[in-house]
Amino acid sequence: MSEVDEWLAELIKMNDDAEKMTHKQIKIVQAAVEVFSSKGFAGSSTSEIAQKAGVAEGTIFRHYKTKKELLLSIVAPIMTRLITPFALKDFVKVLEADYPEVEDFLRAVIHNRMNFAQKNLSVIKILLHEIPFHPELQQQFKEIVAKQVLLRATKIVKHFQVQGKMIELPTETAIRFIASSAIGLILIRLLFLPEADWNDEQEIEYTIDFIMHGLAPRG
Amino acid sequence: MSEVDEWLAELIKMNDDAEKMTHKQIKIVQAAVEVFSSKGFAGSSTSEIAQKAGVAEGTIFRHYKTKKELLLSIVAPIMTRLITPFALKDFVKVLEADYPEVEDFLRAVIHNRMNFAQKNLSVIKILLHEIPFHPELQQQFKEIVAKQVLLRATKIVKHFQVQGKMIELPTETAIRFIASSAIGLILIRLLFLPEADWNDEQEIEYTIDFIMHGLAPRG
Amino acid sequence: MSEVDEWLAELIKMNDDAEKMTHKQIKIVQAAVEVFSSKGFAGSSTSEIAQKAGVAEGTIFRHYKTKKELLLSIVAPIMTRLITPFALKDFVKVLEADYPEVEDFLRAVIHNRMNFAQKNLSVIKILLHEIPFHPELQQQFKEIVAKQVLLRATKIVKHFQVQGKMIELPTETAIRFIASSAIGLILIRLLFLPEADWNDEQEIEYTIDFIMHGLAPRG
Amino acid sequence: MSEVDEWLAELIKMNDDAEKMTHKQIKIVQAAVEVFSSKGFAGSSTSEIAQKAGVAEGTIFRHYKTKKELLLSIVAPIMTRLITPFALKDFVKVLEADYPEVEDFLRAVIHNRMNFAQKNLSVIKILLHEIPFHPELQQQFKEIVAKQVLLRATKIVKHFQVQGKMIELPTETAIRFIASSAIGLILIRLLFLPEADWNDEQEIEYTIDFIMHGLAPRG
DNA sequence: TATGAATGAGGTTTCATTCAT
DNA sequence: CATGAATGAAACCTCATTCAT
Repeated sequence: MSEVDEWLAELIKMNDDAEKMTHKQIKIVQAAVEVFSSKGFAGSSTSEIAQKAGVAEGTIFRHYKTKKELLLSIVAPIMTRLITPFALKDFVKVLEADYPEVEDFLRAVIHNRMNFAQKNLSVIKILLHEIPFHPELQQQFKEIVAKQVLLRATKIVKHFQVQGKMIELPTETAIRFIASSAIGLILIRLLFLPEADWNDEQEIEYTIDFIMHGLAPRG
Repeated sequence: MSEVDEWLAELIKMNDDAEKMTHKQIKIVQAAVEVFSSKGFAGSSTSEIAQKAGVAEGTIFRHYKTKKELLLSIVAPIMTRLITPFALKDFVKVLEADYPEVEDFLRAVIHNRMNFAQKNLSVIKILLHEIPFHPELQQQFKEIVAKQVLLRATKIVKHFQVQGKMIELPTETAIRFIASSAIGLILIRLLFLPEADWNDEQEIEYTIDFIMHGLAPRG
Repeated sequence: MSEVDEWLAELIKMNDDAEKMTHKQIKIVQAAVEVFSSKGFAGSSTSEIAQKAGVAEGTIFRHYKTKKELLLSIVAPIMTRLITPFALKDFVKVLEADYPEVEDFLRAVIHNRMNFAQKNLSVIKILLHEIPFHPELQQQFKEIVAKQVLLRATKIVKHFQVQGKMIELPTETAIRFIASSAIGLILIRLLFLPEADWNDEQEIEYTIDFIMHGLAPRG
Repeated sequence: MSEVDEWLAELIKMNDDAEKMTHKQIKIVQAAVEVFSSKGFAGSSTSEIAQKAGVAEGTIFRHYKTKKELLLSIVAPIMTRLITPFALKDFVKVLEADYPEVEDFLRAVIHNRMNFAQKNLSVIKILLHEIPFHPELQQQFKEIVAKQVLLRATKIVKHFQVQGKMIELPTETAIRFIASSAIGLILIRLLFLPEADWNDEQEIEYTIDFIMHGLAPRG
């Protein structure tokens, strides 16, 4: 598969700081992602995961107290990285006029997130499905979105509005338009029609153009 | 709950044509929707459904051979109605110039679908969650979208493009923009932030305006 | 099927004396025999019987208090007729020298029982399978065999032994030989190899000949 | 019980080659045979088996995927041993004139099979009852009987016929007589009248004598 | 650390039987 | 007499989790 297990490398690195992940543990996590993402968490059995990982069922529970802990150990870390860092550096750049134009900023963000989604597709699928059923995840999600994303996005939108480069809409509405268009592109591209042959660059440019005109100051 | 069980009335009417649904059967379907939509299909137990329906567990299986058949009996009918009829009458009206302007058409569609989604929220939730795990549903979904939606939407988009009222984008791309914006609105409004106090009319107008300018012929 | 439902005619006649069997009741009994004989009593469900009989499930229980009563109502009557009457008239004939030779008697009995078995095959199958699990049936079986069959058979065997036409073996042993040979023929013919093309007359003669020489007074 | 669990020893030995049977697994098989043979397969419940085995019900399904697999694991192996080996060594001996007389051969076979049946009584009961309901078993049975038994028996019968020691009957018919007489003895002795006090040696001799005279060349 | 047999609670499904219509 | 919806006990089976090795 072309999907690079970026999330796995990340996971290993993180745990590495604490205690090394054993070879078997890595196999378990890989198998779990495979099974969870194709059958859903509730529809998966630890025995199938164990089998696919080439590991005894007991071994799973040596590393994770419960099946749910296994899920969270996979899904929680990705959440931060899914939403947050879309602008760790970029964010600053915008305000510091490294991105003088809205579209340069959009281009950077969309490229970055599309890339990220591609590399973490199966874990993201799991996340999307499980969020509604796990209050912990919802909680975490809301906090991150609120504190990290909305806060920053608001600043950026207002920044451009003040410069007269964006229409004077309620900020949340403007963010909604940008997000729908960008996320819409990514979901259709990666989830719904991954088979179609896409000209990614082209579609991204169209999307940016659509957003730009949609949000251009009326005149 | 403020959600009106439109889907239930519809279900009863449909089955009525064949054989009357018993009172208990209706209770079962209601309970199933409640439980499925809050715990997911795989996470729900027939015993909980039975209990909530005030029915013996065996009764469920008199009416539905399997738990999955119960799911499909609920979810399959809504799918057609979710996607298809967004333009049964409207569609004709557009081409017959009852909607002389794009925005009139958009307004009608968005209102209609928002309304529909509101009245069928829990069943739609179930549908969204289960589609990835049930090939039958995927199949049905794809067929309906391809044959009913894309076909019609394409005609409409081209219709407006020919009239010079819409930018010359690839049709799929144009449809993607409209769909993302409209569906984005509906999902955020009903699923993600149902608590917030919304001025629906206002947001719909913003959204139409956004789409209109995003797709306006470039001058 | 070539199997004539002799047992059914008999059943109807018997019940007729008491209360008429309704049309539906007859269908139930027919269906029950079909299902019981192909899946065994415990492996059959009243719902399958009802369906095959074209009758509501409740109807079965209107006529038979329990599933087991349905079984017994079918199987008990046949038992008497399976074992007993092999010599009601013939028996007398033997002793009254209507059958001057052993072999004439054997020929009559084997023909008669083979015929009977053929006409009641499926009910006999049921009987054979269920006897071990139903003490009532065992009881009935033992009584009939002891009182009707052994008693008479003993008399006949001794009759021929006294005449010097049969070897002086313990009577039970002699009866065992006759029974094994005759029953062996019938079972193989009807149960194990019903497909093979048999020359029944020929095989019966062989069998009689085998018994006759096996039991001939040693000289 | 006086019945020695020869079949169990055999089962354990067989499975041992692959993977050791656990203590609990042995208890399960023992309990299953007990329950199956007294209530029939369909009439037995896994919960009763578990209870009698002193094991959790789930444990049964760790070792056998289904109740039926448990049945087959018990019954299939005995079938081969029930029918086949009645003449593995004896067969050769006959043709090599170690058994110069028919009766010596018969004596050996009957003794051997009676012994075998006695040691495997309950499993044989199960086998007899379940064969009609399980096509796999029928299939296996027919193959073994056809390839192993009939083939050899035919050779032996012809061998003696050529020597002028046996009447010129169709081979199948001759085999049928021998089989009915021998199997008749064994079934009555062990299944129908196990309580009676038998002089086994005596009855076997009678039986051999009966067969010998029944099949003696007519003269 | 890793195993996999064992558990028992709970899941889905079947089924004989009852009862209102 | 006949129906078939409803029942609830019990059937078969699954599964997360524990624990002795």
